Amino acid sequence: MPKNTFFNLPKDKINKIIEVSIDEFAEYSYNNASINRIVEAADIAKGSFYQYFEDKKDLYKYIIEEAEKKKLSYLMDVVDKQYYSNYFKSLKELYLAEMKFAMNSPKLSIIILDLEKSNDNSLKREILGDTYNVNKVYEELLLKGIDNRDISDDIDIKLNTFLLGSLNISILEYYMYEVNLDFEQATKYIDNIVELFKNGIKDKKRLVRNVEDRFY
Amino acid sequence: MPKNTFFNLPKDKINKIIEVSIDEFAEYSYNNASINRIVEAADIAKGSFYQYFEDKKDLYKYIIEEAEKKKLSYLMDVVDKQYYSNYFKSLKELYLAEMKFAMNSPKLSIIILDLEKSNDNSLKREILGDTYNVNKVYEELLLKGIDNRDISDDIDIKLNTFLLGSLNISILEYYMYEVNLDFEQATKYIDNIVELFKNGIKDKKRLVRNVEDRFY
Amino acid sequence: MPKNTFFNLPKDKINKIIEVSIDEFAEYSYNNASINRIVEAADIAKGSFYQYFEDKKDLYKYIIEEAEKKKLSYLMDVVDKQYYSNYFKSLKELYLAEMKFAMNSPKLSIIILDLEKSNDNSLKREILGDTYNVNKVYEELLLKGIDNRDISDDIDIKLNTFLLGSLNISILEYYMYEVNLDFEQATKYIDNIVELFKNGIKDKKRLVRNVEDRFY
Amino acid sequence: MPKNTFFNLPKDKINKIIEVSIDEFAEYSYNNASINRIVEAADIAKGSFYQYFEDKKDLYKYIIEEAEKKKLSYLMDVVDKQYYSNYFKSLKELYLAEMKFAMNSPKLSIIILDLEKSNDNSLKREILGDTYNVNKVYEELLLKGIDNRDISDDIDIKLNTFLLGSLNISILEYYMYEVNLDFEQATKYIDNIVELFKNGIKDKKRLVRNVEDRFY
DNA sequence: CATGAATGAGCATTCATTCAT
DNA sequence: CATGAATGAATGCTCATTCAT
Repeated sequence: MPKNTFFNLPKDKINKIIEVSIDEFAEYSYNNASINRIVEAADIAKGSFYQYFEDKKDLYKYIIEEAEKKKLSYLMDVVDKQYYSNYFKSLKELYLAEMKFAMNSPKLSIIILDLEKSNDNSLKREILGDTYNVNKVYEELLLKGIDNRDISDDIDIKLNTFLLGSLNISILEYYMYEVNLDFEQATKYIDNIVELFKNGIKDKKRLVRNVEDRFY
Repeated sequence: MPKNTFFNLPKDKINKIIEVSIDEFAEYSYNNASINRIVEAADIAKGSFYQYFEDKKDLYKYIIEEAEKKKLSYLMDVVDKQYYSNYFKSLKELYLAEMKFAMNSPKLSIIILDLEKSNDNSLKREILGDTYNVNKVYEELLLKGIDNRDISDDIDIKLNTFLLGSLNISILEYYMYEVNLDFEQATKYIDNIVELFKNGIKDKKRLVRNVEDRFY
Repeated sequence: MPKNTFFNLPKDKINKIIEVSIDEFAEYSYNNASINRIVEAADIAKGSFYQYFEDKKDLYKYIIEEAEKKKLSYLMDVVDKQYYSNYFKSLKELYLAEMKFAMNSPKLSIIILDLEKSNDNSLKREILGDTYNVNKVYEELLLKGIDNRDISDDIDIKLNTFLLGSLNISILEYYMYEVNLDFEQATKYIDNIVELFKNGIKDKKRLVRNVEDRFY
Repeated sequence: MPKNTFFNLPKDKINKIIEVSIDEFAEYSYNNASINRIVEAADIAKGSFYQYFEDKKDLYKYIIEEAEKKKLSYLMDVVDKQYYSNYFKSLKELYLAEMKFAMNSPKLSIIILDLEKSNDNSLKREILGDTYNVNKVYEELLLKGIDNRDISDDIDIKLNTFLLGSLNISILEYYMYEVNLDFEQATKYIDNIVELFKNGIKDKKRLVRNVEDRFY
């Protein structure tokens, strides 16, 4: 947690520091982010930084937490406001919420993605251990889906939660880096993915053609 | 490309340099890999390094290319040797081939994954732009599957290629970091994923319960 | 000297500052003691510190002086209360008094030892120049011992005073760092040392063996 | 150990670095010595320093080892060349040898003293653990003295070894800091101390005056 | 073609002290 | 008189790259 000295700063200064830090962590990852660049861009003395924050990790943790809070608020809007009727409908809405978050706060989204993709597991555990894990939301939804018999009960829950999370990340990355989707395209996009999850991509119109196919 | 001086070296030396570099890039990522450590471990002079390679990136590129070649050889074994009978069967075999690669060359696998997950897009473009992209294999298979009517022809090809690649990465990561699968478990694992791709996870045993569900 | 603002503080605060400073100077030496840590532990504002004390050295001086006063009080107890009968008896009692001080106020003892062992002579002169020197006690005793003909009058007074002080320090260090003496053992210890001072370690039982020995 | 890069340097450069380092460690202690100052004074690049030495401690260790070697050579001259006839004679010569060392290499002498007086026991163990301990020489001599019946056999060996070492340090310090002795004075000085060790300072001319004195 | 010394900017972090409020 | 933000030089150490021999 940042020290009180940080929170006691004038709002302008607080915001500038946060903004600059977000820029830095979004452009570089945790390891390669530079306190030197941050203090220079934020126009504060090097010593001041360490009066606001314990160390680099302290700042990073704070940024991650704020980002996760914001992201979670997008998801909770969906979870809270909605009457659950069907797993796939909810899933679609969650994905859309995430995409909205990524559209509105692309840098925060990148920072979170960065950490999630990181190989530094001790860092991940230290940072993400604290925050309420977003993955929980997906797991809970999956369980509800099974309860409701929307989803086949012979699936591997752990595996599917992992896949949902992975796809989630993939979707966001696809969105953020590879194409410049507008919201409409993104929606279509998500429809496709949820449809994949629901029914697969097997051509159901055609008949089984040969014996071998029965096994696949 | 490494300079000729590199390729003219005795094979022992070449191999040692490659081996040491693989170790370094697998343990640290591109940014944090240290030429200092590499030359020390490879027991070559600092100056020699820069007579073999243009710079750090040159070496990295070379390692990545060799890794991709090796990985591709695993995939091409499947593609070439096999009589195509069914998309999902082939997909499963590709995934298995990748997993074999990861089992036999875990460090190369990690290095490739690392780059694929990287946010440094200019780096990615520079490095991966050159190599024959592994993703092509998946795209070609997908097209064959549609031709063969194994797969519904109304899917978004680009999107699904991307998803296949993403899941591919996820699977490998799950395999490499999160659990200690043996080959048998891995196979079951892949079965699950391909089944997901094929039929989705919707509970097909139950009847439609309410009107709304018809839309999802 | 601390400023008046310091002495006007409520006693609780004064004591806390002193206590915290003693902890700091005992754990780190003067150079490595940190005002940052002190103000944090003492729960006072950084600025306040500099309203109580001129600077770091001012605080240090104060702590040293208080420590020396306390140590001196242990010695003066011996000197005052006691009827002088014999040099070696008094010496032993002084050493014991010092050890009592070290037992009761180990941190103060360490701080004093630290300064005495320091190489920063300008610091030593600046700090110890002011205080009434504990060594004086030993010197006065030595003179009394010569007057009383307990001690041979052909010894070098300055040298022996210095040696007494050095041994004094050594004893305390041996006591504080190297072994965990209880008081009884410490007493035996001191007996040995005083005996050394009194009669030396020459084997008096044996006869002179050869001519050369006469000269040593 | 310094790296080969260091020993391969031209002698001039090696000597300058050593000289500068000795100056630094003699003026400041290990903790407060500054690599920045050293590289500046030695006129080498910061990066070069770390190509010569592993780190600050590596340099320090090297300096200490060289200093101990030199000091030991003074002592071994005495031990080797001399026919042992009497403990106190040998002791005197050892003290004189140390003083010669201190006169010829005052800075090295200070550096060694500094470490010996340090409270950082883990540092001491790490650094001094390697070198042949000079104290051994004193202990061996003491044992020889007892064997030879020069010294009373009822003394506490461990304690006396410690005292000999302490006095040794004290003498050197006295010599180095407090007065400017010439060699002649120093010799007299040592005579006094050895005499103290031999016979103590009790006035042997006078008769026991009272009962109490019998016990002291 | 091999060598390895030289370089200086860069890193995160700590420090004692000042000063406006 | 209390406060605590501001300061910038200092710390030990690592880095990729250059270049003279």
